[in-house]
Amino acid sequence: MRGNNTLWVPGTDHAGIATQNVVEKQLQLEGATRETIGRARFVQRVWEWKAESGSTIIEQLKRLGASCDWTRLRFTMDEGLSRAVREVFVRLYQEGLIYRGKRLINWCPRCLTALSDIEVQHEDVSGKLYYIEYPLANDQKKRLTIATTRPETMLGDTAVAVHPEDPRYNSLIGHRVLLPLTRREIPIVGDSVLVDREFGTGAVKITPAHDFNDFEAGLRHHLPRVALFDHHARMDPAGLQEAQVAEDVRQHLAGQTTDGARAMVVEALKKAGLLQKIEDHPMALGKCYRCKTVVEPYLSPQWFVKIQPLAEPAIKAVESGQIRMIPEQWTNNYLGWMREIKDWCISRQIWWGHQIPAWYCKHCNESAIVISSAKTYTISSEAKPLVSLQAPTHCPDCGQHDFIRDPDVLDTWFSSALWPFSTLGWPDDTPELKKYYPTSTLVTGFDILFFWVARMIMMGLKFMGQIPFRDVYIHALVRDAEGQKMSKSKGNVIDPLTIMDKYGTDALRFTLAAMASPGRDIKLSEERIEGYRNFANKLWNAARFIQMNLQAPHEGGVEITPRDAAMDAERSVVDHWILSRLNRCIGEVNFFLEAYRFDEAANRLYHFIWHEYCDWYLELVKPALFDKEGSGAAGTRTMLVATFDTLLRLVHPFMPFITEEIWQAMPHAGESLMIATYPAPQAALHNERSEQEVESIQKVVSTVRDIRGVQGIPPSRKLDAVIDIADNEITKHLQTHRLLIMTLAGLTQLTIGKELPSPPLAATAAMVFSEGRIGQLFINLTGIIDLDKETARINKRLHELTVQMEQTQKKLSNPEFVAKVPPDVLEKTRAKHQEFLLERDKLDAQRKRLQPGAAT
RNA sequence: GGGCGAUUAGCUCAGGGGGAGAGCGCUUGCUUCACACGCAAGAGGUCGCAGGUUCAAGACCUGCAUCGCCCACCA
Repeated sequence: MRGNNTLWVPGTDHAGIATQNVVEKQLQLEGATRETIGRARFVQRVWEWKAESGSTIIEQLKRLGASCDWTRLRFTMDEGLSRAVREVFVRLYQEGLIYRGKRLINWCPRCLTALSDIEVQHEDVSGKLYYIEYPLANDQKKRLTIATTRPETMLGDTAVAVHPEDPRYNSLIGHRVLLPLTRREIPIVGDSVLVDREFGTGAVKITPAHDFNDFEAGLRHHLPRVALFDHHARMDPAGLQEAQVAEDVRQHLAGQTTDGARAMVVEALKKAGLLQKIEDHPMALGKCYRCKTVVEPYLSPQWFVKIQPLAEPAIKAVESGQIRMIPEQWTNNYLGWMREIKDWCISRQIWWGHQIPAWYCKHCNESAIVISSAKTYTISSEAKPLVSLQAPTHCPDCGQHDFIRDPDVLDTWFSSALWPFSTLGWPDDTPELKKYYPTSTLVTGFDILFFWVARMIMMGLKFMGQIPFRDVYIHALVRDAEGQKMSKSKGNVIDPLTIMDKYGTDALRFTLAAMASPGRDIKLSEERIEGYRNFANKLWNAARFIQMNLQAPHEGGVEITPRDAAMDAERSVVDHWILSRLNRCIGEVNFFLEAYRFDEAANRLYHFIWHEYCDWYLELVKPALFDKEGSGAAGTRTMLVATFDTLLRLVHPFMPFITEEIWQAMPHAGESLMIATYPAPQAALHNERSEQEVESIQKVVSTVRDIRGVQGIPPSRKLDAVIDIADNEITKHLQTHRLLIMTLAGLTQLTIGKELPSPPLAATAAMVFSEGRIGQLFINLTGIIDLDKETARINKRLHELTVQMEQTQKKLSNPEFVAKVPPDVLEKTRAKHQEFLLERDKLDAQRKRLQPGAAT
């Protein structure tokens, strides 16, 4: 599990994500700032983690070719991945696709870092909407009322916007208003993008330094940006001065938090008679995912990737079908997001990650570098960076040697984006790169479709010149049994380790596969897992049964080959039947796996193994197996081992542990099931005739069991039966397998023939064999029969038949149906109707015989 | 506000034009020699509502209701 609820498939992770997640998770950096986290604590947590998981972060990183310098609280991966990251950064910078600029970003004033979209969690709150009156500059009695949820930012307004087609206001465009509490006049502009005429008063303040939309609007109208808050989100005296805030207000505001400032501004506006009203206004507030502090849009120098030139080829790759999203519905999400993509802020002010390969000459940038303490410094947007793979030796401008490195690190998704090729040795032209790029399938969760998948596509196309993968399989999200999103704060996370302890890893894995219907989330319920635990047990017991019936520990072959004449003669009907059925199952499972329908594949396997292989095959095989004198035992044992071996291979991807365990204990060829060939269907194994033949056996056995069940006859009570059927072929089948049927159905006597028994025996049933052939079964229940129960059973079936016949009759008597329906459907409907008729007649006749006095 | 999905048996869910399905749960009967984490039989559903297309709709179309998710935003 990763994040809140995404199932993380092992093997798709990479160093960048592992680093961030492991470190963040283990350190529980709840609100900790760079300054407060000590090395001791860090190292301690690393070792705690080792105790839990058996390997350390260091070991993991070393495996990935990294080296760590713990003393600096910042690790760099000098080989491998880090080299690729620097290479990409430098190339993009040289092409002008990476730039450093002062722009508005989401900022956590507690962690003191830029946050990506995924790191901002929105929370519904009950906010207020404040209506503030701005006096017109040329006539202060006239006022323009705006509505805002953040009155404290009004001091940084640099314009007011109205809709250019709004007759209420558009004559005011070009006029100016006095910004209350300040000595500034600001213009009224017309902006159809920003302004929603229906909202509030239809007039809106523009604060480019504290709101994303306003920032954009500010660019459109060339407005100045007045920043009021510092990086702690406190009122900055310099900002207040720049905003020309009235002296008395300014003194109180300096150093205030946003909340404190809000109260003061509202109070001051009230006093000035400029606060019209306050309304309740539910809204969503962005919070830092780590420390839950309210996120502040903050104007600061950051690094950005100019994304448009990278996005266009990535859009085409998906539009043209070069890259396929599965399920397809995600394609639109991807395209929609990509078409409206915004420049990507890649700098972070945290202390782990890949440090940005940029340096500043201290001499040339003296005024731009602000040293605030021994360890922290900020570099303003005016500074001129030197971007290169290695630290520069001298400044190209002044020739001096004193540099300071950009303290920022890269967004973890920056290195993640390079994963498809950086892990294979890029920028070197390695054999691995040649062999594994592009790869076939990426398995991932939709919540990182944009953060990761889209960026891998962009970077792959940019630096490798071709797509990184062909298929993107987007798996389901796991929810709890109530359908709630799993979340650490809610405490409803189902810990996979607990589940695995209780039910087994295979059971959990199989459950997830079986429930992974495309486009739907998974509500994980323990009952379902328990069901598949039972399935694992079933598999185990089937193996036990086979093993204990082998004569030598390694008896039996494992290869199923298409029949040749010699083999054909040796194989029994049951052999041919199970091979045919198994082959069918293999075909279906393969088909569904190729279509990414893991749920269907898992369900087919479950049903086949439990309800055909175990319920029927293992039972059908017993008479031959236990008949030590008979000739069929050895062949049957061979078939058991061969078919079960194939089944284990089929199930192995769904239940790797138990299948490997069983496989090793059975006669087998090869080292491990993991590397054994996966079964493929073989057309020659298909055997329609034997499938029909065994179906006849099953039909008779089921019918006897049916009567037993309804009459409540225990299995220990043996019965006599007579089958009446006017079909030579089926009669022949049944004759051949007479003993088998008797065993399975618990009969002492079975007569097969066309002759009705005389006197008629009490319990009967009609049996419909394949292709509409019908027979009748009589069971001697003298002294056992409950006439009422038997009549009720027949009546129930008669009722079902009547309902079904009404339906077919209605269709067949509809001229339009007969005229328009496809011939095969018409034929099928007619045949079905005939079947119903026959069965009804047989049952009807029998019901009459059951009437008191009818039987002799 | 835009988009997506869901609504089918008591529960969890498959099924996407031609006789309503699975697992779990429930009822009944089984100390059947692989398995009671089992075997056999069974009960249980006008497939959210209303229209439409069709010879035929649980399935396709339109609208509505309820629930959920994603994106944007709520000045």
